Amino acid sequence: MAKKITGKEEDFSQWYQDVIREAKLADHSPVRGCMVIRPNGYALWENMKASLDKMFKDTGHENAYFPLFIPKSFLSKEAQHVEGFAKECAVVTHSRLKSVDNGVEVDPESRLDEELIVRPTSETIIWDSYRNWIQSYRDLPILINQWANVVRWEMRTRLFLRTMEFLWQEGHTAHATEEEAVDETKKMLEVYSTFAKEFMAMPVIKGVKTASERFAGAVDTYCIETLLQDNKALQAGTSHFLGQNFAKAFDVKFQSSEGEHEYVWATSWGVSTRLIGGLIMTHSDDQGLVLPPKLAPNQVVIVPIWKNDEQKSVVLEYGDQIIAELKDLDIRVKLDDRENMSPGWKFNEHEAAGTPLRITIGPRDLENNNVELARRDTRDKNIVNREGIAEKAAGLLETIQKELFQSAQERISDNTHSVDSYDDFKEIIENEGGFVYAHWDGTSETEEKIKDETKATIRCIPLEDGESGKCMVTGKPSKQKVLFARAY
RNA sequence: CGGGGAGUAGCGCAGUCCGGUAGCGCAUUCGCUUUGGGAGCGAAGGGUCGCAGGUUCAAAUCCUGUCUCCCCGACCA
Repeated sequence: MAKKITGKEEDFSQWYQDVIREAKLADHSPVRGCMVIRPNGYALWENMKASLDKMFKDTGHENAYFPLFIPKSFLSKEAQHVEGFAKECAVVTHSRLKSVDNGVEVDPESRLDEELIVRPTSETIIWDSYRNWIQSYRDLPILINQWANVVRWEMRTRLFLRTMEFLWQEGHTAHATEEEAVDETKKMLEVYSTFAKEFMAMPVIKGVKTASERFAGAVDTYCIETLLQDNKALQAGTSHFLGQNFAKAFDVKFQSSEGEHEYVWATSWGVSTRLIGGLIMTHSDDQGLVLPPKLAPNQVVIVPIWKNDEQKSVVLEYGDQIIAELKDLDIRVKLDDRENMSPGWKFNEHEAAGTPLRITIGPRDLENNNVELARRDTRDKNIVNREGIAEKAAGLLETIQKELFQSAQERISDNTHSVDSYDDFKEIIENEGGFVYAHWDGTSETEEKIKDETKATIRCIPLEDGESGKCMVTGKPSKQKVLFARAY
């Protein structure tokens, strides 16, 4: 496996792919830019889904499902929206194939009257439905989430971080008032931030995007940004306040309690399998994947060791007892009793897969009523008494979850800078990378100039208030420092 | 879409310059010995050399076209 510590970008990229391959998370697919998500990767996604889904339900949302195909005319109803997505759409033009000498070809006679777009996001098809669902203020709010796949024809892809097809959830809500929609936007940003920190152990910075980075069709785009181990930033989730843009484009009005006809206010918000890429790049090391216990498909793996059949049966029985105790505390545990595979092999394999905790049991441990406990994150190993093993494991899992966040937080703090001069800014971006706070005059021109000259973009305008000052480039007044970084 | 690299067994690769029987390591199957950090020995199976043309007595190798992947750019809710 490639080492990440060399710091060269090629090596980092190689390391990232090696982690994914050895943890058996995903493979490249035969289709350009797409990926095959393997069971290990999908189990991780399912855990993330389950946790997020609960948070959505707890905040009053329901799941629904809308079509994969969007009529071309729908996409063009909102001007900014179509402009933003037009360059990256998969388009369905025909409905069938026909046999020819060397296989099949597209039947030219099956050309569709109106092309269908494979959804890059579902605002348009959903707002077309909402028009029919909403008449009165009594129909509002509509708080819906959809788990789905979307397709964006990206020029350059990277497993999990940017793929042509990806899995995600997209929330689409409709409200009677602007205030309520803005509150919803901020509430869901908070949900994402909480999920990132508490479940993924991934520190994030909340902020709002500048006009140039805003979602196509949004009034405001809020986001969470994190910093990965190669010191590049990653947009981990977004929550958009859409104003009345989509309501006007799709003519969605409601009658208020005063009897007035008004356009509906909207939000949309989403996170995707990109989060898995962020998770990998936040915690993993040269041994492979490191998973936070709250999301790990297996939180504990038990590796039994035996020399003969007699030992095997007692060791496995010992293992079964421990499993029962762990399961009583709702710990996700697996006994790896595969034959003809050495314990050493299993140790390495489970480390590459990121299982947070390993319990090793062999004849030696049975004799002394012990087990060996090994942490994935620190790779510490300890012999502990078997009594109360489930409580010890549960305690360690909590510790691991907490310490993963702390060490990620420390790494990000160490790589976050604050500068006042453009020279310092360029120096840090070029040589160190990481997050850089700096004053900016609020204009797209300056933002563009900085991007051209340094490849750094404004990741967000942080929600926390900062002190005013002068733009590092133009010297014009700035309300607060904004967050810059080179990003994925 | 531009520049660079690559595509040969399930995975990782050598062979290509200089055309001449399709190779190596890991994995797989069988046998025996093993099992506390990626086990050892012996045997066996597995390939339209990305695809399509061309040159040649003969092509993984040379030529042309094409597809895909990786890296660097450009692009990127």
